Amino acid sequence: MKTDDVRKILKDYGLKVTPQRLAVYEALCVLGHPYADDIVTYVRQANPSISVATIYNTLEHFNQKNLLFKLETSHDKMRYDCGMHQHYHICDPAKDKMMDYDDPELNHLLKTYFENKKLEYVKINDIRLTIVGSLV
Amino acid sequence: MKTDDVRKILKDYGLKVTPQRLAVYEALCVLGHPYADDIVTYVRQANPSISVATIYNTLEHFNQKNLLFKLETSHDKMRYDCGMHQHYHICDPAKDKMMDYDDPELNHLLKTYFENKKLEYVKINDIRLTIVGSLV
DNA sequence: CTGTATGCAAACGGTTTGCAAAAAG
DNA sequence: CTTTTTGCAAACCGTTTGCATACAG
Repeated sequence: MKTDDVRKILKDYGLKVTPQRLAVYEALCVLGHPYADDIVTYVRQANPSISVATIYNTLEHFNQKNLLFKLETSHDKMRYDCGMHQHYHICDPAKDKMMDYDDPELNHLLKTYFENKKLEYVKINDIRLTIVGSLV
Repeated sequence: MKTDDVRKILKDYGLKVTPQRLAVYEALCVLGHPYADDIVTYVRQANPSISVATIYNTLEHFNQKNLLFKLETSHDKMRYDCGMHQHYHICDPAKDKMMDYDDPELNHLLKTYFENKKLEYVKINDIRLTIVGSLV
């Protein structure tokens, strides 16, 4: 992904463009579902002076503008995910690995299932599904 | 739930019975999907001297013996859930509420869906699904 | 120019740990 | 008796905050 493309994305989401933000966004794309400190490590290869605070700050901004999701994990560190289309996750707790799981058929299945179900006490915004298991 | 029942449950799961563990277990049943500090508060009504360390300790033991789940949240506090049958969750981030969602039909649907899917790169242990939305 | 973003270091808050004393089996 | 559990306080560690400086637009 070219820098100018990222520039455009940030602008489109109403964010000022800074070298730090470009770097964080690139890190998100390259790393997949990184923890904050993975991002710190990655970003500091190119820009050693970038501060932890700025990175959290940036992630928070991205999150608020819906440029990324925060992903819960079973321990107390967040993962950050910049793939914004509807998708699911596969996670392997033993390996501490997380990957995307795209499945349009499942999207459709769940959507229609819950439409028919007509749960009256909740207005559904999102269906999150995670396959927990062991990666080969 | 009577104390003797809880006693038996703890024993069945290979845990020594202590007043603290009885109290934590009761708190889990009463409170639903509490945060650790909800449990602390609840448990200290009856036993003010119980320590935070013991509670985390106990929860960790329960978790390791599969007497409860840790539930991820979108911020950095864990919820604890002692309902061990297959079930899902509905959560309302705005209200910071979480509730169980039982749906045997969905169990079956997902089970057969993924059996037919035959994902070759992962051995599935569990399917977690959370409905995110607004409770009425 | 103006307002937002950055970097630093210190604070925060939930969770964990080390250790001596107490209790379970 | 032996081994596990408890309580305390301090440590831990990911994340947040306050503030002065730097930068984007």
